[in-house]
Amino acid sequence: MTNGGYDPHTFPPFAVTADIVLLTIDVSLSVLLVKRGAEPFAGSLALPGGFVLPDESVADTARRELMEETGIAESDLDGVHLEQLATFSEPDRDPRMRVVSTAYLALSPTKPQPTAGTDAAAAHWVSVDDALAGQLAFDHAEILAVGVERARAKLEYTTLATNLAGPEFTLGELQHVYEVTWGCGLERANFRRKVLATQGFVAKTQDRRVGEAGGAPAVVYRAGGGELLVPPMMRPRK
Amino acid sequence: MTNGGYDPHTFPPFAVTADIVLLTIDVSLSVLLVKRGAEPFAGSLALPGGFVLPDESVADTARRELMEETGIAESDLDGVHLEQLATFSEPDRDPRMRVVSTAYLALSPTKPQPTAGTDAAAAHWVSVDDALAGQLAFDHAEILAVGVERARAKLEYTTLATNLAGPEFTLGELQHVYEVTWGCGLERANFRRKVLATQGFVAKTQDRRVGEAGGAPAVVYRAGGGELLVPPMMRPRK
DNA sequence: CCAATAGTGTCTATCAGACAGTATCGA
DNA sequence: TCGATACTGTCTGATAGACACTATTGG
Repeated sequence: MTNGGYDPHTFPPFAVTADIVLLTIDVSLSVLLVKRGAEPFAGSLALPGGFVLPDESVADTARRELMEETGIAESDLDGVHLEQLATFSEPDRDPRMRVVSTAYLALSPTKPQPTAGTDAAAAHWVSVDDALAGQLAFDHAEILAVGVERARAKLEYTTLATNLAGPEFTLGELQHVYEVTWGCGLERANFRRKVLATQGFVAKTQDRRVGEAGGAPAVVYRAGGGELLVPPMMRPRK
Repeated sequence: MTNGGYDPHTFPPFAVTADIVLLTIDVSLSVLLVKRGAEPFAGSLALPGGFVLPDESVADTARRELMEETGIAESDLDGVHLEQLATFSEPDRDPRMRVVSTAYLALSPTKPQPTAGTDAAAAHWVSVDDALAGQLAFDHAEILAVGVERARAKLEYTTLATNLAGPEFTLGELQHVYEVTWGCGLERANFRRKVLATQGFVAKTQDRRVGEAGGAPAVVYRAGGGELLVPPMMRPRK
């Protein structure tokens, strides 16, 4: 690189945006999408996102868009995991101009309902399978695929599932997070053994809870403070 | 996000760069750094990198800079692993103007000598420990730390070490890659068993080779084509 | 011979997969 | 009572850690 490039008038102009893959657990793994109003891709579904402002880091933008487009209150934001995914920069990814987008992965234990009267009015929850099968705007299908794979991988070697299960959860609910995210069933007894044997994964509370479909009351747990799972929770192969 | 932001004259202007963490194995884990000639941080060491050109993706820029600043020939580039690390975007990370940098991790089996007469003339190999202890320009110490941790983590669950060991290597050399990257010793017999038992990790060749310090001739291996290591190679904890 | 490296074999503790069996709830 | 879920226990095969042993080179 030659240093002449540093003259503010000679570097090529870029717009920088943050796009958000916000996932939550439902009957299936679901993602928040917004319906686009303007061309290009008017009427298509897209990931929520927006421009990085002059005094923001991209992470700041991601947090701001998460609030603006989902109606998540700032006070609820600490329950939402947010991490950088990857940056997408193909020159033709936006037909209008040069836009570089840094994607963020957000994991919410609840399914915040988009509030009317805000940007979030155009937001809808869609199952990840449907979203990937349909036609997302720009390269958002690729971004979503990267986000989903990141989430699946991170359940293996981190305690992140506790974020998706909510502040309080039973072991059955925690297992449900794994099964929905990975799309496969797990052996109950072995899952329990692994979770309880791993230091810092979950912490018992005094409460018990009865599920919707009856059954014996289950002990309620909280996140145990730990971050890593060593050795990892093995995802069934094949 | 409001769509008025798409007017090319209203979005804030950003410069986008690619910075490269090029690592190789020596007596210790080493990184390629360049001495800066211009302010700010004139005379300081920095990661090689440069601006993204109008018709390039950031990955294109990373490949180009890798050639320009290290003298790696385009034909040797396929032996070099290159992957995106993360994007750094704090508003004040460059005192002159707003610069967003996407960092890339590159792993080279050899230690290409910077060639005179090119940008690479200012390039030097520095041990990672020394680089992190010293004062790198901008936020490059943070970027380097992220790159090193990524490399260490990826040796656990991918076959990436074969890239750092070179096109052909003995099991002793492959173990050396792990030990230098992780900064700890490994049991020889267990390491061999793990590597040889993992499908697609390494492939035997007909050659044998005698090391510098004597000893019995060792079988020479090549990369085995596989990418993932399941279950992973466990890094000793504590 | 010695130092150094390559390669093999084995014992043991740990852990994941599989599955049986008991306990406790709502209907 | 039945269906459903919570929880416990146990057997087995796979694997990692630790370590002993032999083999082959250069000096």
